[in-house]
Amino acid sequence: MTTTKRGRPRGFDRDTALAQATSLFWQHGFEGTSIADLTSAMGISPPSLYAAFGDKRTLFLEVVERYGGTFGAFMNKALAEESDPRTGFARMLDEAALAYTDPSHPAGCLVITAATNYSAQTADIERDLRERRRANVRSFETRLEDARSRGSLGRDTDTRALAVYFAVVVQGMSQQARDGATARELRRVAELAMTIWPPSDAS
Amino acid sequence: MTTTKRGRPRGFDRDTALAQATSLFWQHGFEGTSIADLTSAMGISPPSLYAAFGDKRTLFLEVVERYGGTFGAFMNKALAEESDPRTGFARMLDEAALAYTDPSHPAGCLVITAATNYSAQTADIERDLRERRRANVRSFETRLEDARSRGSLGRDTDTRALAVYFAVVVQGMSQQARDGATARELRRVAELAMTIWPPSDAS
DNA sequence: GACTTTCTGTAGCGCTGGCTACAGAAACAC
DNA sequence: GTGTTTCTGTAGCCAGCGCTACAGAAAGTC
Repeated sequence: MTTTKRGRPRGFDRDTALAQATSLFWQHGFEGTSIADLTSAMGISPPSLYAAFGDKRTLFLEVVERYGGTFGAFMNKALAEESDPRTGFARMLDEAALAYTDPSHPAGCLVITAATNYSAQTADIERDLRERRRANVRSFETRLEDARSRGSLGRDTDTRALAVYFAVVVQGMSQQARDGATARELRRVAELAMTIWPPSDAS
Repeated sequence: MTTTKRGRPRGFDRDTALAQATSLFWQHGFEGTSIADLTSAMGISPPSLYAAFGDKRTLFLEVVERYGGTFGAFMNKALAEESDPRTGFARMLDEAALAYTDPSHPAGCLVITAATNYSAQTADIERDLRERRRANVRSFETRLEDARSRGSLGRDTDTRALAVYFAVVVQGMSQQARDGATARELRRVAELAMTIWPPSDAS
């Protein structure tokens, strides 16, 4: 009882079209990318885009969601997979240095850069991305608090300040990558940034 | 022989209009700010704006120039005024924490945020700001090399990596300030960030 | 006063933005 | 085949963009 899909089939691959949209939004941001830019890159016409993805906002949100599951997944992965928190944060920064300068896609992080210049009409898009960044800082803090409770960080460690510090380093690395910093430079920065790690509470 | 100015005098103050333009571009970026936004905030009509400032690009460049001489001047000032380089960079980061969260103007740094989302038409604006940021990194590096040659930094110090690190911290602090980080949090981050300072070459 | 110069708002230019009405094309069901 | 469903491109809507032609207003010059 397999119900075959009716009607004329789609003439393009939805996933590759989504990937092309990701690339454009990543490079130029939400407002800097027009529907004409998108349809041109996808090789389709506006009605096909709207039928497949809804409007520009919905498409963008789907792009962000996809990004979080692929390119942006390395952060939480590094923190979750490493049992030692110091090793986890070190790995996260080092992988960020590589990811943000990977020549196979635009530089930096989409969530950080795609909606920094927002007009009144796109304030909601900006708010969405900012909320994602704030959630990231909170997940840093949670990981650090967990480390403190397990004794691998001193009992009086300012986990909030540490979490904001790591967010600062990650976001700054994204910016520097967009400004042309090399993978080599950013890996050195990642290494340097880790030397602030406080000594464990040995008392 | 004082030649008085002929014609109808300007009905608004050019400097305060420039300040209002600065505020808008600072908040929403170059593309996120329209001529209508500007004329509305200034309380004038388009022809007055164009007569006084040229086109939108020229106005923006004048805003950036003014910004560099006022809000953005604290960085080079801190590095130049402090004879000890460590004290200079520490002061720069601490003052950045305060400046970027000052409630009397938009959060973060205009040069860092005003043109991150650029379309093809505004690529030259983006290039201008990026060049300013790169010049900043170079001035960090120059200051660090100077410190090394004077012996206050070890002879094998990687001044390039240090310079990029400080740029990362400054740009990351700007982003975090825009995301809602407080002055208190960022000052702790500034303090934390300085603990990477390498020991001086005592050999 | 008449004349010149400069600033002023109204109104609107050309263009591009996001988005869609419409009719044709290509698949399935029967 | 006919009918139904879904995707397709053309062509164009309307709103907003940066920018300006124009005529009137307000100052100095003589």
